[in-house]
Amino acid sequence: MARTPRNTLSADLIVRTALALMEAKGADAFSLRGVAAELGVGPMALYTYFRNKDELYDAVRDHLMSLLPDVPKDAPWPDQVRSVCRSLRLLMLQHPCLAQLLAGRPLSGHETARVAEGLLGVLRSAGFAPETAARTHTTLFTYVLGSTSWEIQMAAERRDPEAWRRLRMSMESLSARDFPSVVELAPELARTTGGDEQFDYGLDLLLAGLQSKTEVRTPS
Amino acid sequence: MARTPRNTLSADLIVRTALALMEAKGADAFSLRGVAAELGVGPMALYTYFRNKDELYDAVRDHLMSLLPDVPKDAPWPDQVRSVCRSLRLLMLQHPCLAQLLAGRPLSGHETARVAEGLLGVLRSAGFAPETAARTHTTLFTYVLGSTSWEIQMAAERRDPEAWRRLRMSMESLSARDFPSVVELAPELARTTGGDEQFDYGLDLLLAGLQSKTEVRTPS
DNA sequence: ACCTGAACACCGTTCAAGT
DNA sequence: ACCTGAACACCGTTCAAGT
Repeated sequence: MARTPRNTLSADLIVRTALALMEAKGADAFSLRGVAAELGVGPMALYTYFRNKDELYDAVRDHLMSLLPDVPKDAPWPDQVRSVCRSLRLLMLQHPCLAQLLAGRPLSGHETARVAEGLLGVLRSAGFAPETAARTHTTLFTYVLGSTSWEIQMAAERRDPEAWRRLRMSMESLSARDFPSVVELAPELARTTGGDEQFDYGLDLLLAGLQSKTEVRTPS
Repeated sequence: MARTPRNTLSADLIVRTALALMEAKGADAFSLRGVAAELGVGPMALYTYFRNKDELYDAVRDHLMSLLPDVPKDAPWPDQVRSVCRSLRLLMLQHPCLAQLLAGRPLSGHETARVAEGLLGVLRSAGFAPETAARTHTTLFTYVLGSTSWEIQMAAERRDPEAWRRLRMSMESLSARDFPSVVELAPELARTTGGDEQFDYGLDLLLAGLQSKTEVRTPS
């Protein structure tokens, strides 16, 4: 067996390989041993660059977050907020594993702070007080996280025929007596499991609430 | 070795044991073998009641959702909506594993449909059109899911001294040049990582947005 | 039907060792 | 420093078997 030459590995190469595996087989299927095998090295080779699996997770998340575009300048603040939220959602849809990476572990790493920086900057420029800006940022961020994670989960379910069949069966077995509204609105509900429209609906509710707040304080 | 007598197990007993283990050691640490060991049986004994680990997950989730209280009658609809959302959040806080159970796998099981039924019933009674009711329900549900999951995650981080130290270090190492708003608003941001106030702030934004929507259509 | 035990193909991680 | 190989203590699940 030819010994692997030195310095064939690097933190960046490992992160990119891990990301490729996660996108191919899902964040759950991903394993250190799988990444090592893909790179043609022993499992322990990775421990030179990452102390454990969680550190690799963090590095992958940080790498993905670096792909986020900057906040557009010279636009009304509600449009800027919409842009940041949509960018994050788009990135999560393009890299479904990001949802699990963000949900499973906390914010750490500089790239993750860029979302906060973008949103907070916009909100401060719009004249919101520090406390309001912070609360609004967290509200928006958790809304994007929750709604997009849900959308990704439902999309994954739809692709798995067995799981999809069980979900349909479960819905159809609900009695109209115990669940009148769910049964009556089943077609409408099915249309809300994802898509730009559903996302923008909730985002617009939040922005409308925010604007009604500002109008009270500074009546035109 | 005394052979385990028959019918010592039941689906309900297994679910309760699994739930106890998840709450004690976290949803990740939970394993089929661990549940079996706790019950004093071999790992294969569980397969009589559940086809695989995911089915047990679903059963635990459904069991937890059955603990949700009913929607209060005879209250203004915004209060009813608030009540449903707060009940779900409270249940998630009392049973942190529920966040992962809801995020990791889809809605299935009758008990899970109760949230939807409660919210949809309230919204329909308030006079919302079918499509609006469905979209609003999903928006509210995903907001509760996202914000409470985030809150739970941050609370777990705070309990782990090592992780908490790294998070503080990561925040403090942010340069005021690249992340001016994050650095400036750090104390305010820290206060938004959870708590009733933060949750109600976002919920009120959504409700305010919703009411501004209805006022346009039916001006008083 | 209900539970057992051995076995398979995996994990993350530690430890001691090579270069 | 960078990578290896063996080993430990786990997984979920299949299969054949007992009662």
